[in-house]
Amino acid sequence: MRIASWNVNSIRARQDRLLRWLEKQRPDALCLQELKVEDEAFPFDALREAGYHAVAHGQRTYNGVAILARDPAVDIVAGIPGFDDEQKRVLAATVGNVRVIDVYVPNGQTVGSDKFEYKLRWFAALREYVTGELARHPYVVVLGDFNVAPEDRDVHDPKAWEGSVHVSPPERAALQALQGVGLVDCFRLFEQPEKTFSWWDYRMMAFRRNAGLRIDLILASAALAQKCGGCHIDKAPRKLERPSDHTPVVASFDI
DNA sequence: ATGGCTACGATCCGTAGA
Repeated sequence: MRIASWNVNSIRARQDRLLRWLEKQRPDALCLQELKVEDEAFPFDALREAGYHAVAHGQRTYNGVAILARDPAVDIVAGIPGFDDEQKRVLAATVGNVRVIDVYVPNGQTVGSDKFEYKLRWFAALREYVTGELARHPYVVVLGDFNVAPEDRDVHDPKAWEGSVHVSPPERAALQALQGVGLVDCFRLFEQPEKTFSWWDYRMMAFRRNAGLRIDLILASAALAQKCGGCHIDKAPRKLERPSDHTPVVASFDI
């Protein structure tokens, strides 16, 4: 089973790119973030024609997440149960025998801002939620745009980024705490090329300079991580016209 | 130089992303 994540930065702006990528890669499941569209305008029909059932949890202008799967996903839960949040950032569903939790972690804007505090509160709520899900399901994957680069090797210029949002100690501690409940970063189970990133700023020719961050992650429960046969970042879509600033991450599991 | 792109919803600029 192959499971992927992609922050598409508007599904309306990226619909053709998305359909082409699905046609070429044919993952069993794909988690999307930053749909920026209400569910009424989500392209369910076009995706169905492409062979994917979709579950969406969308919102106008900002946020929005969806899970696409070749076989219909079941037991759908939107948001973090018990955590009051107007922003649509989390969607869970079971695909085959895997509990899939699609997340779009808050950006945080600047260290110490209200949005930063919200990001940390949000991480704590996600950790509680995931703890419960791990107790219920042996195969759990938490994947999406985490808006945190786990280590300095996930940052093109750690000196320039030191202390900034996405790399600051409190954010990395929050991500560590989440992983501490029993999640493994699939990407780091394997040898990877140096300076592999998943996001590049649109400005300053950042992609051409490979001035990026690895902030899109696929985190698997211990039992699922044992079945992971590979994980890679697919840079191809970032090279095309009018790309998302993020590019897909794909993991394969021998299940 | 805190800029630089991109998408969106509201216009012809402001907000947000990362």
